[in-house]
Amino acid sequence: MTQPLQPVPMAAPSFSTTTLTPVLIHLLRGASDLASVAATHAKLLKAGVASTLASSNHLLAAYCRCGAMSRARDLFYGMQDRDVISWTTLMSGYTASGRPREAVSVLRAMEFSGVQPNVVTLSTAASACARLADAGLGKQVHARAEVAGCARDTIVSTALVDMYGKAGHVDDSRAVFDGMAAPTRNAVSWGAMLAVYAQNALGNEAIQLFAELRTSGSGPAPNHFMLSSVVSACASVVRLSIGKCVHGAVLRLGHGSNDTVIAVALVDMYSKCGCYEYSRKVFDRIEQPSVIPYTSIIVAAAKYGHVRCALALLGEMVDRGVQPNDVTLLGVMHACSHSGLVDTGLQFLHSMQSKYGIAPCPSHYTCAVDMLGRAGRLEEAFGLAKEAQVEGNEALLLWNSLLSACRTHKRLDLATLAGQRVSEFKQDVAGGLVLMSNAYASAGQTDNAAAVWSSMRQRGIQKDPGCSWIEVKDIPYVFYAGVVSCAGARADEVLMLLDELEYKMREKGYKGRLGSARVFDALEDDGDGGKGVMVGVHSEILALGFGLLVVPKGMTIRVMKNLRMCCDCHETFKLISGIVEREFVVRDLNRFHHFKMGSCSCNDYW
DNA sequence: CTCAAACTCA
Repeated sequence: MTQPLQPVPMAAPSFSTTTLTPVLIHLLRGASDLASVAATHAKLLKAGVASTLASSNHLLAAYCRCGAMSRARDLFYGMQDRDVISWTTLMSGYTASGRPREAVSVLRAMEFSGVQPNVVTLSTAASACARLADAGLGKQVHARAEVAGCARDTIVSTALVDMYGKAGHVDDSRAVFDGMAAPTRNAVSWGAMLAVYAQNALGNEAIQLFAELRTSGSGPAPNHFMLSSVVSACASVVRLSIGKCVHGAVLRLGHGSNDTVIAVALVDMYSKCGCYEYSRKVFDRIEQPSVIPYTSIIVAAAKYGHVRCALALLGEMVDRGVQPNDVTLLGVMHACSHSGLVDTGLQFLHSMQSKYGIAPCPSHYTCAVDMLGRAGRLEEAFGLAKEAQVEGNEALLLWNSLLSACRTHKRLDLATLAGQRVSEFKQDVAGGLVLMSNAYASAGQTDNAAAVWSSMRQRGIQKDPGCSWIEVKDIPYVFYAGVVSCAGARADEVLMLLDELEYKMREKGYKGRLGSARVFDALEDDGDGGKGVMVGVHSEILALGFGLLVVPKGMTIRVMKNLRMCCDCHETFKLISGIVEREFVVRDLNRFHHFKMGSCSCNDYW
């Protein structure tokens, strides 16, 4: 056996007190690995030179850069003097290695030792609180910044904006942002504020703020951070027309190619807005897609029921040497689930560990249980649900989907069991109870169904009202079940059109009613409707009627809904698409339906 | 030539 070639050892630098710092910096500069930092450290000790505060700080920073926090800590506590840079370096090291709790302790110890924080200390501290999502601690840092007179500093303010946002205190973020003088706000500050809105599901506020920046004339040019936040804001509030405008801005500003982050945001935006084709076009322009672009397009394909496509994309990425992660596989499983490929989906669950080295998470089990449940394989679903170690919010989701499956497949025996598990959760009682009463109603036990319903009313439990919306020329119109007034002056026309359509549908054998109130229908739908006893026309039908009036012929009508579509409405949309010869896309709670010539892309499985 | 802020996938 031959020894591998050893690099020629470099001559050990000779240390002297006068040249110490330049030599040290030279050695530490490129050193991001612990071994070389430790070697330099050892040489220093061996040379026996007296370390200065600055040299120790350099060494400390080097240990922090390679994440060797215990070494950094030992060095720090062995130092004779510590200045604000020493303290801040240690804090920043802890924050960067994902230990914000320790960073905050360092801040406390620093205060105790009487060293005054500077702007760098305070921005680091704010960022530690951001990671902790702790607005209480963050507010203390904010107060210290005020006392130190640096709360208006650009970087400190920006870190505070981010911190409040991560803790969910959006108004405080905005207050800090507004407190900054206009010239102090740079591109990062704007980006941080936009991201706060985008991350807190306040897409419209993000869009509004971006518009303010664009119309103000002053202020920084939009960069890729701002643009990706605004695109994802458009996605979260499903504003296709504005999303397209921002896409235009992205292209004009030269971020169209070679910016994968924006491209991924666009893929996601188009898929959430009902335009899978556009998602695909944006994806196809990404060179050498990594796991994240692949995941986003697989998730998009899954939402539209394009299971073959999702599987092909998975194969393609593996062939190209791109490793799928847990989210990718969840996306693939969702695709199987939405198309009823239950056994393929289960294979992924059982082989992901051995084939891809990824351990199944609660979300994978939840998806599999949901998949089995909707296919009517309820015993298997229950078995898997009990076997999976799922807790908290995921467990609620899991048992809720089982409950819903029991109702669909009229398995009252199991429904009671699942209903019990759901009721163990304090939150979202309403959803579970609605499902429970629906299960009774499906099994023909209207008395029990009504009992659950009336107990809900007595206890004052309200559920989310079902609503649907449609965007026309930039403006979203929101419809609630039985309430046509959103159509404004055209409300009567909508009702007339629906009557006419109902007549034509009857000629094709439709037996139901579109418009008039139906008693106890609320027990059979997915929770649409207000009072529980009198339910009028469902919200998506109203949105469709309005869309047929105002969206130019030839254009796809896109309706968004906050709950799952019911079977009745699904049939209705299919029939109407054939009658009026137009295409509709409906975004459900968890997927898209593309109606065309009397049928739906989901093949009636969802 | 040591310490600081913003982004994408279910």
